[in-house]
Amino acid sequence: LSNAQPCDPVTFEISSEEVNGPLNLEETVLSAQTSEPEWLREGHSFMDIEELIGTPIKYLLIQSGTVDRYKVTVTAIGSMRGNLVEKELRRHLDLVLGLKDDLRAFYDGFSNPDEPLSRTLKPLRGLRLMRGTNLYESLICSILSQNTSARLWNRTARLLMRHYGRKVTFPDHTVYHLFPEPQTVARADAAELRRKTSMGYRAKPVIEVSKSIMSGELVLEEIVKRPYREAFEELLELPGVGPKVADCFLLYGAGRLESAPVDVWIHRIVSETYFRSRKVSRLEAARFLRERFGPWAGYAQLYLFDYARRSSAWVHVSEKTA
DNA sequence: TCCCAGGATCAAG
DNA sequence: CTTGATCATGGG
Repeated sequence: LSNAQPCDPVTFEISSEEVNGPLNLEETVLSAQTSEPEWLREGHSFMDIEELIGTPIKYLLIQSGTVDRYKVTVTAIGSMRGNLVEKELRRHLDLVLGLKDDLRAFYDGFSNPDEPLSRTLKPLRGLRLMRGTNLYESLICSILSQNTSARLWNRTARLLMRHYGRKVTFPDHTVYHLFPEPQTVARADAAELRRKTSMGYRAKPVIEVSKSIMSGELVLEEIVKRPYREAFEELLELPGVGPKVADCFLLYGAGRLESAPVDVWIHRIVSETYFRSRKVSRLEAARFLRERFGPWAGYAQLYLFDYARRSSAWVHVSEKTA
């Protein structure tokens, strides 16, 4: 029918009519709230690599229009038939960008002015919660994120990929590294792993978790099938996994929207905003978010966190709503 | 030099 | 069931 080769770039569009509500791609990607390494910028687009049915695909996204009427142009390259790439990539993007999430229901549910969260809804309209697609990768990255900055754990994750992940070369001759397999990390030398990735004391739990996955003792796919509380408790048994990392994995890695990771920022925001600056424990803050926002706890956390960090206006807001 | 960053862990109180 | 010290590492 055509002379198109499997290696030729494939381009298609996702329009707002196919998505469940508004989308702000830039805000979503730059929120950096993920359990997998943040997407890279390439020109005005965002770029990521993903293995789709076993084949590495490199894709670029750019949004045009408004957060309500828009189209997202997707360009993909990799060794896969064009129509198959499109089909797989659409499915993939639906998941990782949360395009099925009913944002309008979320907004309607918490737009009451008495609800402090309501103030974040308009400025962050279209912000969606990104999901990972690889449970192992999500767990390792969540462990890496403990007691460090988002920027640093992303750097560490990229180094882990570069030194331990499979190297892939795309038809456009660009070279990237995938996230490593559990076997590779399990066999790594701890000292060398630390030296090459700067992951510090996190190397030990990273290797231990990788080993128990390799041995079959730990099956993440089974854990995420359980009810929230059960899955949470089981994750706490893993080395390097505490309440925050467990929630991070469940929310961003497994897409469990009822979980709400409480880091230093959310801890601060929840205490100031919902407890009149009374210092509450982290567990108390997490429980509060789950009880108040129910199935939208993860989204509430996302909006509070992003608004506070990126607008740097939260002090003002919390004073007005205190 | 000290403090902090998407905390976890262990020993004490 | 809470609190405090310790754990690597790089940035401010």
